[in-house]
Amino acid sequence: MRRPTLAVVAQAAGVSLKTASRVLNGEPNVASATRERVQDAAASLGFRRNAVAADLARGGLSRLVGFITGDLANEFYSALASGIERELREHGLQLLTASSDEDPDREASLTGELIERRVGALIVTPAGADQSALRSEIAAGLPVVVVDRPAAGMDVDTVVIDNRGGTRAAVAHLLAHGHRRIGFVGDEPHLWTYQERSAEFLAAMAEAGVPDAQRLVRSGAHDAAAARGLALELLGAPEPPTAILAANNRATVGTLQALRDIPGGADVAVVGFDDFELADLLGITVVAYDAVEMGRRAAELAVARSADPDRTVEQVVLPTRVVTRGSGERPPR
Amino acid sequence: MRRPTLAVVAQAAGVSLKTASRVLNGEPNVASATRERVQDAAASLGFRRNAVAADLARGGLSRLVGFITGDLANEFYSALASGIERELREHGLQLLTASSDEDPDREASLTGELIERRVGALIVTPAGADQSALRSEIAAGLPVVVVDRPAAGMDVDTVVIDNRGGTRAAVAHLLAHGHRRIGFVGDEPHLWTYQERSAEFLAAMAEAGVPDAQRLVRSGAHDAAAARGLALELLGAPEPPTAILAANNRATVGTLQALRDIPGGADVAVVGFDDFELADLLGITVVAYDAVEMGRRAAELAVARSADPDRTVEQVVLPTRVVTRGSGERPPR
DNA sequence: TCGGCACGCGACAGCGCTGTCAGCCGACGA
DNA sequence: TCGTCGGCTGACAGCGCTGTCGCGTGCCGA
Repeated sequence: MRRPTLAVVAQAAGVSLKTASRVLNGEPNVASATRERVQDAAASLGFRRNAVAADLARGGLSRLVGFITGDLANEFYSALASGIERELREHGLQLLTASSDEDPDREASLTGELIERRVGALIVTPAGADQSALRSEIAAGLPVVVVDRPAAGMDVDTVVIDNRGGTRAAVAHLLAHGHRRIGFVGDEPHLWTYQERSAEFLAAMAEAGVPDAQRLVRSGAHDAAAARGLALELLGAPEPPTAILAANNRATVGTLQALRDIPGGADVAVVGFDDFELADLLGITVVAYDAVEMGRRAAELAVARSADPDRTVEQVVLPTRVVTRGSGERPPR
Repeated sequence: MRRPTLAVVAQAAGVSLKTASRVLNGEPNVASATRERVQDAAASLGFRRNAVAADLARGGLSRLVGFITGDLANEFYSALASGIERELREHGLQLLTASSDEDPDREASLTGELIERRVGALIVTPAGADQSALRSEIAAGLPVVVVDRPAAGMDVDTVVIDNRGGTRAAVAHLLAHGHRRIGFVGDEPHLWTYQERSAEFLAAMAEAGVPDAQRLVRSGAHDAAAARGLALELLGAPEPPTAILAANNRATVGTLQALRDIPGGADVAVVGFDDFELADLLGITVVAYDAVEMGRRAAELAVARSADPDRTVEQVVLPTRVVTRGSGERPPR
């Protein structure tokens, strides 16, 4: 069945197309009798306005905001998405999501597709180092916000967390509990968050006078299984770490699996970066922050820039905090 | 900056608008020299086709598929979403998500918005009992698929899991390990999944000859905190259960929190409905199924129905299986 | 009484694209 | 030589809606 168009509604109500349009858009200067006739006609015909055509006629941009995420199934990204969606809803906007699987090529092609769909703004967690595709879109006037990681060498609205501060706090926490040999299980080296966290880890260790902390750093923990392997590697070495800083939620899970599987694993202290739902139940001390809020802020920036393309670029840094739950307070042995 | 239109590209390439359109759509019957000129012009102007206008010109539906979910931040829904997205991508379609927060009113208004956006199909996890809004859309020819719960009294493509079979298996598992007093911590009573699972729980208990199992059933565990309260209630009663069947992932978490907090809690057997990432680490026996696959199948059905509106309605039931990890094998004491 | 003004309404021209149809040209078989 | 056919191209109408502009009516104050 074909959907009735505005023209049909107008005819049924005996008014011009334009008047019907006015009524359906709640514009003023329509007699209330007319208004009612049109509304009745629309209701009885089951009319639905065509937002696509309306956006086109209004001259371009849709009321859609695109969000390109690394992996929707990851707790962190879905928290982001829900924060974004909630904020957009306040402004009558809708979320169009797409997963890049952390693949820069896919990210670029998705960017293209969303732009062709004429999204009003774009929120991205940049996977690749090269954001040149984005750059030209920004130049073309598209409001873009990057979340979780900055876009290399680009002057763009950004929302990140205080990775260095969080890392430093985590290391300080473990040092305060007497640890010196602290292992670091990190994500893919090309990710900015990994770089920040590992660099600060090394800096903090150096300041604490721990020699050769580099040998305690492992990278590549993109999923729990990989993280488990890395943790096992660290723990199997001579002079194994007495504590581990797991640099993201996947790494934490993998590290815990490794500790479960080796003798004495329960004695190793653990601090995880990223809070997760069951950390409480598992008694895991973590560096926490508010991912939903992060999404909300990003959406807020996107909306603000749409409204005023010339506003100054904002760089939001969200705080982190150490949440102690037991695993990070175990003494070295 | 304004984006160049096809007309501008055509002019720059010295061809008609239509020829430029042909080139950009990869249609045949264009001389390769012409094709090249157009492509060069498009590239140098930074042209992006306007998918909105294209969809409109083609007569209506967009290449967007809407997904109305209960709560994006819930692991289960994001698994669904990622399955849907993956499948849609294969068909060159995009996902438009929206959260209803399990609120029937919001669900209805979101449905409306997505339809106005002229989505090509709609995938819904119905929150309310009343799906009449959907009904009229289906009548209007919109392909609709419901996931996780059937739409009451509607003949529509559906993907659900074998709730009854899973529940029965869980109960059988606990009975086999010697339990008789098995508690049931369930979701909101108005949810279909709750009704299925609790009904089958009672049936299985009755068949096993357990008297008055109704007293062991609690509902309202929409989040972990509520679930915790319900579990505490069950465990505080005279003749408390020696095992608990937690009817969804939130309920499982809450139950585990409750067990952690009471003396002897570690002796109570637990089986959870819904697998979750850390169930392995926590050693929780669960009734598992493939949520990503569920999403994939739903998307598949949506695509199939778009292609052929007259195909017979399909009701997919996905299997569940009990994954034993320790918590469900503890004997009663 | 009359100018002015606010209100209610409709005609019309697009928004950026695609489908249809018709025209032109060179090539090829008869 | 002519008819025909296939490859290539463009003119034009229209998808469903909104912005602009202009017209007629009734009411106000002067």
